[in-house]
Amino acid sequence: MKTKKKTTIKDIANVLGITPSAVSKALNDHPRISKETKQAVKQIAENLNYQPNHLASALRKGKSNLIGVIVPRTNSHFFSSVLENIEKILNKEGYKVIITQSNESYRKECENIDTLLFTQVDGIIASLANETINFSHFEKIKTKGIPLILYDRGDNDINVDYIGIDDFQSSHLVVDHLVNQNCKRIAHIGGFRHTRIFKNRILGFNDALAKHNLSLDKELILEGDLTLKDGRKKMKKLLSLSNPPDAVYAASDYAALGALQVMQEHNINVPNDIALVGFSNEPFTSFVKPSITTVNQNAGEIGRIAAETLIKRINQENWKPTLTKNILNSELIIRESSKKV
Amino acid sequence: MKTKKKTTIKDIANVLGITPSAVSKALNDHPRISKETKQAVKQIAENLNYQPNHLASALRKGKSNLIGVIVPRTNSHFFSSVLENIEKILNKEGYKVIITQSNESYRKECENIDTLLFTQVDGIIASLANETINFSHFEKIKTKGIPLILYDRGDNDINVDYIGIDDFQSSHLVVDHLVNQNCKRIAHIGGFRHTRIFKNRILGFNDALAKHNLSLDKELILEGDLTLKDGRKKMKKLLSLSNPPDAVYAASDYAALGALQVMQEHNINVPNDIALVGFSNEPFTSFVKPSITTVNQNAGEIGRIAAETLIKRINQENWKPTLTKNILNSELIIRESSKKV
DNA sequence: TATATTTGTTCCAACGTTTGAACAAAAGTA
DNA sequence: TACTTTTGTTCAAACGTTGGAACAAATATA
Repeated sequence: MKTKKKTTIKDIANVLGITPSAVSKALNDHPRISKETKQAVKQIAENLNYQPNHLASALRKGKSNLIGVIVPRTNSHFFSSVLENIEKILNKEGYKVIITQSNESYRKECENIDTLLFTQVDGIIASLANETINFSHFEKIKTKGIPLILYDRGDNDINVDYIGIDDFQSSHLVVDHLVNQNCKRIAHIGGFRHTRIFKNRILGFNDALAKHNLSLDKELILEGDLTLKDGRKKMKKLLSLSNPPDAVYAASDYAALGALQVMQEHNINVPNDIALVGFSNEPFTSFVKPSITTVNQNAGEIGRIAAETLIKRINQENWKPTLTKNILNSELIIRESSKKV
Repeated sequence: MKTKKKTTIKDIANVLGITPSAVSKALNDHPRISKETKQAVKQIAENLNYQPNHLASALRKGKSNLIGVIVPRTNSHFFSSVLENIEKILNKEGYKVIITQSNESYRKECENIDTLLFTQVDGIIASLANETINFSHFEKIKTKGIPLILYDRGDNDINVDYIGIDDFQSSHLVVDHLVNQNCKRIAHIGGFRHTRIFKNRILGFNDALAKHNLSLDKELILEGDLTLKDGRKKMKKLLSLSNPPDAVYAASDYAALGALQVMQEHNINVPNDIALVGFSNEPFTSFVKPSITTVNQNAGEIGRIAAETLIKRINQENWKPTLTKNILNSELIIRESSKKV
């Protein structure tokens, strides 16, 4: 039975009759080590299948070259795309990315932070779980001096860099389009107001209505968790009103889908009777019938900027985290569900 | 400006006037340390916001308590569910889980392995990328003596524990059901044969046809990458046949959806003209019209067993990896797309 | 009272790597 | 020849934690 003993720098040193520190320097291309030694060391390292012990070097250097990402759910197209771009940029800079998911749970989010701090990551990029309304767990990261970047779901109170789209403005895009389609009574199936992005979508919605001189009817604005089920429930409520809406703007594609199902069950023509708009550009919005108009959040850019900002902060000596917002434009993707004929 | 210096075991020792090793033992509930000391140490640790340096303890103990998971794509409901269960079990056992995704790319998969080995994980749970047909990168894990478990997408040649469903048998479930619905000419939109699971679905399909005395028509079996686009392409091909099928069994839900779109564009009644079955029970299969019959893979069980097997292997001294398959039953979820009226 | 046992702690080396200081030898300069 | 500089290496300490050996004090047993 072969031994499982991993080869270390010391083994290489022994083979060549030099010291471990010479080997270390050779492997790290130290200028003072001769070409011959470097070559020999690399050769032996190769032969012995040497893999540096990251734990040891990270301990010594006080830097792990690991970046942690906290994602609410990985089964969302938006978050996977952000992730993909974060990885692309960070890998290029020599960082490895480890992902943890909160599953929208506050408790899980706290654990995620512990895992990442425990792993001694050099930086963290996170998006808040839906459940999260208290932010003290993020303070742990900040007091440790580890750079923290928030994306999509952030909060001013955390006072760090934030990258996301302009939710307020996005609601304007949606309302402008619906008004353009001759809709006069627009309802909003929104998220909980305690989440900053959903609050902004609601505020933007109200503002846009005012801009178009449409009256603001309280019973047309509903808050929920924006799941498919929630979308169904809210749509039923809207249909039961004495004066139902002629358009529905849902703050998530899943909620929009739920609403669509209910309308179809009631033989309501979408978009001619009621127009529908969702949010996030989940892939299914393009392949349901009718296809759903939605807001695209530019996931690629968000990921790229989050990663680049993090690298900047890591290299910035004595950076004191402050609220720095980086707001990107979103884009309305117009599909069948809102194009009246 | 406050200093960023992290508190160590030494700081606690200094405060209390005892040695670092006493502190270490107190924190680890060593039986020889007095109750008073333990309490005092924990109190000070709390006050100083002490977080153990995982790097140091992992280095010393030769165990990181970290488990790496490689997932082909996180934006699939099946993989997210597996992941969720892996995390649940492993967290309970005191392990932290870090996720890396291969995005179905062979190159990325190699990098993922490097990242995980670099992080000194105690074990790896992986599912192969679609692209992967050569497995030498997994040997690195094995020669290091790190336990490796494969799930869903595995290969006999890697010779480790494998957990997945019985793909051969699943095809029988599908065909039995379709035959039961009076289908006589069943087509299969399959995955590439080099991937074990897709090969087995094809073999099972053939075997089931034979069982029902249905002739095996080569032009009704197609191989592809099973994306929505691929499903569309393959369906068009099937419709162009002189004798088109009366049922389509797609080895992925996305391909099934593509096929459904094409059929609807051709005004074909699903299921009465052509019945349709997918694979994986992606959420959208339940909410498209008609809803799609599909095979549920029991993601929860797969995750649970993968995690439990890994823990077993980690604790097994001198375990020599061998091919050990754990095959679970799948379940056919019958929906509108295959229920003839 | 003498001896054995238990209890609570300190001591020290180790995990594998890195890094600045130290040093000897070789090469360059006066 | 004497001195400085350069080159290539070794030395030693450090990163933070752990755990066995050693040890002294307290307690139990004869």
